[in-house]
Amino acid sequence: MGKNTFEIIYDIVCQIPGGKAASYGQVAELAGNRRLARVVGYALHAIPPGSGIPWHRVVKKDGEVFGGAESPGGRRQIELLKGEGVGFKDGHVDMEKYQWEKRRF
DNA sequence: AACATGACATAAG
DNA sequence: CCTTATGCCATGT
Repeated sequence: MGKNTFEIIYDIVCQIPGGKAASYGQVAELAGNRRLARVVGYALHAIPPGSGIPWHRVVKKDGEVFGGAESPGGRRQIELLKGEGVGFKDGHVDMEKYQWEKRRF
């Protein structure tokens, strides 16, 4: 079965381990095209509730959460991430320490 | 089919 | 710090 772009994106997002965060661009690059960052955002937006996809582990390159730290969605995302042990700095994910780095064995 | 929009990234000014 | 412009894909109108 040929996977469409969304399927590939979801597959990658599901590989992000708890306690880590990946950027949209990073997911896009793993999906095969770094310019898919915007599509990644759209894909996450299209995720149906209760799908089990860890959408909260995807943030902007500089660690900013969906809608900003002060938005309702952003606060919820921050709460989820903090619950997994992700560290924050000035309302942003501390990407220096918590950005996901996919390992190749 | 055409056009606009969107949970982004990058380059340029 | 800001705004524009371009690239990519799926959706809505």
